[in-house]
Amino acid sequence: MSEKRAVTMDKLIALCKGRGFIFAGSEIYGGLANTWDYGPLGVEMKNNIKRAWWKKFVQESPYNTGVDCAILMNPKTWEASGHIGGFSDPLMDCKECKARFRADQLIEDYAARKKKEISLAGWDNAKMETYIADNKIPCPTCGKSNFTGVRKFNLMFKTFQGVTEETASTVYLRPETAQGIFVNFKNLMRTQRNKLPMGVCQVGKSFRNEITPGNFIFRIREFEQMELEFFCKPGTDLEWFDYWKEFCRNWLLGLNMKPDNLRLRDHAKEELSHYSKATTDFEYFFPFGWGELWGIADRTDYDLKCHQEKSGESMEYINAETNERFIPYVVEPSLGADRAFLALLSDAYDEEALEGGDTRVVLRLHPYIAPFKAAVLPLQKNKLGDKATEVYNSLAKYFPVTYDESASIGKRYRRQDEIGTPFCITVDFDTLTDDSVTVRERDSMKQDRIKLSELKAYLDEKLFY
RNA sequence: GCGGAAGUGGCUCAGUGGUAGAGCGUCGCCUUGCCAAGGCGAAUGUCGCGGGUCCGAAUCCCGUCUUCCGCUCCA
Repeated sequence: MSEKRAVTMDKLIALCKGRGFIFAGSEIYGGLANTWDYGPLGVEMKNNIKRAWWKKFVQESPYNTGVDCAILMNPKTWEASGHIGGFSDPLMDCKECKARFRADQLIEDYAARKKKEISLAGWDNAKMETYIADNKIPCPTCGKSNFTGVRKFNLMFKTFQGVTEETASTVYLRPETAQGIFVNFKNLMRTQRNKLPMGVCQVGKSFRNEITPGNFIFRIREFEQMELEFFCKPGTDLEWFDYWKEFCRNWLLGLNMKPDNLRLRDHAKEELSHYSKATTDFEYFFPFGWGELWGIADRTDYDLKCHQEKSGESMEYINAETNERFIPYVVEPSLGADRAFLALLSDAYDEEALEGGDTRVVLRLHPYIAPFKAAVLPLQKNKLGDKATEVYNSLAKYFPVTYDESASIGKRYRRQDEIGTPFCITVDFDTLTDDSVTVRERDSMKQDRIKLSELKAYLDEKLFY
């Protein structure tokens, strides 16, 4: 990880824009900050990542099933989950030096320095403002004590349901996919025949009005999550916590992520979010530095309990054999699809020095997530185009394939290297007589002569995940 | 929101008062035929937007918009 990597954010963004992975949002109108559109290659790759996740977490898992819940939910959901109360930061700016702080943080730090016991639970803005003013809590940056009032910055996007913009019709775009699963807990238990442990997976968009977005698609306000809520018996939660930690790690390594670019970090008590008893972050070494990729949290029975209280519906699980009753604990590995995309793309980016001073840009993507699995290239356009089209058509039925007949063969190889296509299939004059093609492998640049009748099977084996 | 930088063809930029250029890329033809060869040709810009100064503005002035980089965010 300390070795110098060829990849930088600038290079990645340029590649993404230039080759059709990701475009800046609303570009013709001057853009809209921190919005990004996935292009033809990007959507393939992102879908592949989501599919790879679904395959391991749902399809191959004996415990897990999937759902796809609504983005708009009854606002009571967010009252119950604590997002309306707790998911906003009370911010204040220092009028002297313009630095910005969280009011609660200022007070807690101050209290800690003065060795005072203080609990901010239930404090409103006015109370915090008064406390800060009364105690002349200084600005950590400039030392003066001259702050603006507290402004609550709720991280949820608000919108209106129906045509009238009345308070009664206010709804929120979900800030996490998890709640869709919690509110369906009873439905899920019933239809999945009441067995614990049980995991429920969901892939979908979430929205957070982040104060400081940035770093390309690392922190965006509209993002896609891949979450698992794993329900288990209280007391077994830590075992499962470890189980999923290992499972997640293996998933990433299975997609060829370099182990050195990945590290685990346990949260200290103070930084735990309002719902969590324990959290471990998977951090990836992005081109801009270490950043969170995957958060695994022990949410305990917090969510189900809150929904039980708010809705009046029992969230208890009843073990039919033993008649035991309890509210399950939840272990939640939550992964950002866009972050996974960025991590895997960064990880795959490579520049290879060739003889003659040339460099070859190669995306060493795992074949499963590569946008195209193969490129069909006729060595000569006029006489081999038809045969190559045949080959293309025969493969396109099974997986995404691309076709390129312009410029020299070497140039076409490099185009494919740059977008991570694992295999190039060259149709040459011999193909017309021996029904074989040359298959060139991206990473090794090795070539195999393969019979057309065996081509699909040959590729399938290598594309397997 | 605050501070700083920048906006000229798809990309990187040149052009500092006389009416827009290069390289790369893209496309076509020829050539080549297994790792970015070469030749010929072509397309693409009301120079972010609005106003002002001037005979004349990409260039000077004012305004505005947008983007990028930094400031406790956690997928």
